[in-house]
Amino acid sequence: MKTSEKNIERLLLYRRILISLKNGGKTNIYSKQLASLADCTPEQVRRDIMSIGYSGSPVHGYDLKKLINSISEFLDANNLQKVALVGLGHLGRSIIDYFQGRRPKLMIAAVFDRDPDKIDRVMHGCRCYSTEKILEVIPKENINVAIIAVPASGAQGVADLLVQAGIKGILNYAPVKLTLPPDIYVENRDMILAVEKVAYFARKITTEGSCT
Amino acid sequence: MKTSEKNIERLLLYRRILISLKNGGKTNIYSKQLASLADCTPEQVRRDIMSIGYSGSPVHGYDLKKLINSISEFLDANNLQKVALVGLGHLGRSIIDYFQGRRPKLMIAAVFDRDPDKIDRVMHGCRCYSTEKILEVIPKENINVAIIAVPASGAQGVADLLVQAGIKGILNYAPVKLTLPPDIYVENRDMILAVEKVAYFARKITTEGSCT
DNA sequence: AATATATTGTGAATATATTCACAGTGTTAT
DNA sequence: ATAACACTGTGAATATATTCACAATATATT
Ligand SMILES: NC(=O)c1ccc[n+]([C@@H]2O[C@H](COP(=O)([O-])OP(=O)(O)OC[C@H]3O[C@@H](n4cnc5c(N)ncnc54)[C@H](O)[C@@H]3O)[C@@H](O)[C@H]2O)c1
Ligand SMILES: NC(=O)c1ccc[n+]([C@@H]2O[C@H](COP(=O)([O-])OP(=O)(O)OC[C@H]3O[C@@H](n4cnc5c(N)ncnc54)[C@H](O)[C@@H]3O)[C@@H](O)[C@H]2O)c1
Repeated sequence: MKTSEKNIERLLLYRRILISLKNGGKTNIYSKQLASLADCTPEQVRRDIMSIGYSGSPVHGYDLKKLINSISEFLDANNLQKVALVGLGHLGRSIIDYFQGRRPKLMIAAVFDRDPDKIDRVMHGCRCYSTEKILEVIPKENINVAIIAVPASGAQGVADLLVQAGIKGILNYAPVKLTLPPDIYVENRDMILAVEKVAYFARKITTEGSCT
Repeated sequence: MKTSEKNIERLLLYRRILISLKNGGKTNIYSKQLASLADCTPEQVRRDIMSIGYSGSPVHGYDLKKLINSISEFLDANNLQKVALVGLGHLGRSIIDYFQGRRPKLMIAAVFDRDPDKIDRVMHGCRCYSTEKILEVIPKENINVAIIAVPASGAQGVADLLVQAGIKGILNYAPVKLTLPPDIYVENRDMILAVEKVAYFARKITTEGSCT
């Protein structure tokens, strides 16, 4: 089966839910239960799990530990995958605080900012470099993913540099549409658009009734 | 036509692109150009625009000003729509900084935190209340949208309170799946899942070639 | 005035995603 | 043993989203 973007998103969510259930002492789960926790249908859960080649038992459902392992095998890199963060403002700091150490196979390995006050500071074990070092550090550290957390005005320039340095995936928090080569994967996390979207649906619910 | 979540997302993006083009002095645009800026197809652009009841001319394409107005009429509230923010940490502060004043019809009207040091402080014209005031302030101010920017451990409790206070749409930045009544619209912006997703596709590109 | 051109708007075709429906399976209760 | 049960895995049906393909339109050109 071809795994689409949505499949991947759901698998990532399942894994998070499953890990937390496992930590709570649970050992197995049924598609129906997982579906209810992940806000989707049992059929979707079963198909998604099928798509990664794992299968459960009609009697015990899915073994939590094995399923988590299968999902991880499918989604994660074999070795540690390194991530760069650009922009060490409020958002950047929050990202480091909450991301670092949470996922065993992912690590923020370098931080960049252009503010001289921030350069050479060390946070959560990673040093902040000048953005001028992007072309040097990223290939050296073998980083292929980057998070952009600089103001909108600087984002395109930063993105161009990152691509030039060999980055293949970008998580962009700046509220601009980046223009990049088609072989770069970009995920936009535009806060303003997100609030607008929620506001739209909240309004529909308020004035009309139910919704998505 | 029925407007789906994706239609709304694209319309919001078009509007942002169109506003910035208009500020640059442009007066009209063709579906092809907008599609290329929004990373979609011209047919999608035309259908989306059709769906809100606007139409362009086969010769001049779409009039920027009129199109922006039509989209806004479709997407925005008639009056100011008020938003609450819960959690005034790094992320919360960044959200206020970058959101407030950006959209004419949306405004963060109240901020809540449980840290006594933050309560009663005023930022960008909005006062920080104790979370205990949620049930009082939200109905009084007629707020129907909320942004959650507290740590994962507190998010579900905060969400329950918000729903009780009458909130209909939640933008959740905490990395937990919230369990809420089905008539509440929830948009999750989980940073960890987002990085994992980008890392997955970046890896696919790196090892295989092209991608989504 | 006729022709060529570029674009919109949209029905129809296609592709993708989701849901339905049920056979196959091991377990438990009788 | 056998029947009843609750679940998985999955082909088929359905629903949704996207793309194709082209008539209709207004202008520019000759
Ligand atoms: N999508 C979201 O969820 C979300 C939430 C909050 C903020 N944001 C966005 O994230 C961005 C950063 O927000 P913030 O609150 O951290 O801002 P901030 O002003 O606190 O920090 C920005 C940082 O980027 C650095 N910087 C600026 N230009 C740079 C450049 N060209 N190269 C390298 N570094 C540069 C600055 O020195 C500063 O350290 C903004 O665009 C904001 O809109 C997004
Ligand atoms: N999705 C994203 O893009 C993204 C990015 C960064 C951080 N985050 C998440 O956002 C959350 C906040 O991050 P941060 O860096 O601002 O954290 P922070 O520790 O700087 O701030 C958290 C704030 O919430 C307040 N708080 C804690 N519990 C509360 C409660 N029960 N009720 C009300 N207020 C409470 C604290 O007093 C503090 O002011 C975390 O869950 C983090 O994982 C998400």
